[in-house]
Amino acid sequence: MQLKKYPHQNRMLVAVDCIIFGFDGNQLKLLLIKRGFEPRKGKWSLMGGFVTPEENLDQAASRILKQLTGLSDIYLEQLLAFGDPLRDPAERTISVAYFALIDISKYEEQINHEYSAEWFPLKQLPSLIFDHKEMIETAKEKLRYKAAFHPVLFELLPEKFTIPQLQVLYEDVYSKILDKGNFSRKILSTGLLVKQKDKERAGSKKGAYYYKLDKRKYQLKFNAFLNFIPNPQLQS
Amino acid sequence: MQLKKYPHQNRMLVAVDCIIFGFDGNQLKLLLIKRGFEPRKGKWSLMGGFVTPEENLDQAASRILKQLTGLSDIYLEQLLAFGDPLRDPAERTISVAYFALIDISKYEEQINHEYSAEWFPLKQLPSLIFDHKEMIETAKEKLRYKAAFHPVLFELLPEKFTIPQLQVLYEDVYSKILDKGNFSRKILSTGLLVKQKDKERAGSKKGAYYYKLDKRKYQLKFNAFLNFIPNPQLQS
DNA sequence: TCAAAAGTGTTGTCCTTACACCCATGT
DNA sequence: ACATGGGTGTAAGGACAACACTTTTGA
Repeated sequence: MQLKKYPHQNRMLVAVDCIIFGFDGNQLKLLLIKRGFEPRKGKWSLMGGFVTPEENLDQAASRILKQLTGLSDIYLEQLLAFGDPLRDPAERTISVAYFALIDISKYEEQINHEYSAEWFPLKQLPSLIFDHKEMIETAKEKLRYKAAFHPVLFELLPEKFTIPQLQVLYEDVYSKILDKGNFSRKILSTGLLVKQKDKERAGSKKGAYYYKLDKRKYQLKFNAFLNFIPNPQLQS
Repeated sequence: MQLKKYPHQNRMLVAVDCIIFGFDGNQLKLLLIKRGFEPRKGKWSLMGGFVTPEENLDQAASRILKQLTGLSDIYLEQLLAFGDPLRDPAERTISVAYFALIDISKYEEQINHEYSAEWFPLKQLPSLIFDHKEMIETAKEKLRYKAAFHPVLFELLPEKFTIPQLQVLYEDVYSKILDKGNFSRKILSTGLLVKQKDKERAGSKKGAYYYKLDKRKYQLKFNAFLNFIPNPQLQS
């Protein structure tokens, strides 16, 4: 037992919960698991776990993601700490929520699906334990906010993708039809994409060229303001 | 002692630290205090305290602000949770950082200055305990980010203010000279301000009209995108 | 040859910047 | 009267939304 230098203070559990977004080519989805322990065992839940004494919060989030999906090197960003005294009915627990963006096809490649996880369309989520619904709402807002100015959504796509595929993603995130001409010009004008020699053939007769991210420029411009969405009317 | 439902997990201290911004008419400042207890007693520190069993995180931040400044109804927003295992050398402590914007003149009105707090210009901060310097850097970035699109900076001004005063504030926040004509038009075009009958006389011979915030429109448009800064080049 | 989706061209509108200019007033 | 900062006018340039048009190719 560690020596307590602040003897009159209360100690609490600290957890991390991950809101994991994926995109299947048509719509945004969330990865949820059936909770493996009491309370609320068997109910749907975000992926989460307690922070251990040796790790910081980012490390806890990566570890949990790795344990439950098999994936590492995932886009992860701290969302918000949730600390209602009664959020976990069993015991006072602070949860630091993270949101993660993953390439859904990489996840499918993993054989490691022992954790009865399942993808749910964002618009058809099951009921969830604790305040996980609220966390998801906050994450959706933050994703919309961030993606309106920064090229985060590429994290959801495979290495090679077409501009029409990207457009479908943006249209789903913002529930808004975009003009294909203007969209394509805007995306290309960022200089972030490198055109490939080959085309994708399934989606149309003409076929659409594949593109890859220019990794260097992506790093460089990640925090610049790129204005992907015309007149964004976001919640917060 | 509460019954422990998750018997094998570690409990930690959870604190809240507040980054309190103020504006004295010329420059942005931060309110810091001399820490009142060990470890690091007597060193400069952000205002902080431990989260109690009954309160949530927002409530903890408000309570601490009230205790140490005497002020309530302050703009407060959660910034980020900091959780390095060694950030407090005495014992593992997660700290949830908040940033606060206050009208510095309201603070000066308070007689309640028993806590040896002091305003420091942002560019001349003393050395600080733990990871407080990092918290402040993160808060500065977030303030710049937020204020480029949302009218938060009004929280730093008194009820009545002039447009040139507001411009000095924006110029200090972004370390950037703005065109007075364009600035004034842009601010007025938001419809957020109500012109007063009287003028401020100290700053110039002509005098500048006072304005007040239209509270209703301010609430309404707080989350809209208003583009206060031309070509924002922000860090993140 | 036709349909369907990819991709390019074009135009008018609005926004913004830069900067010149006018205004009010204390000294 | 003149210097000083407040405030308005304006013209050039750029960005962008809307939408017409061309291209490619499978059926």
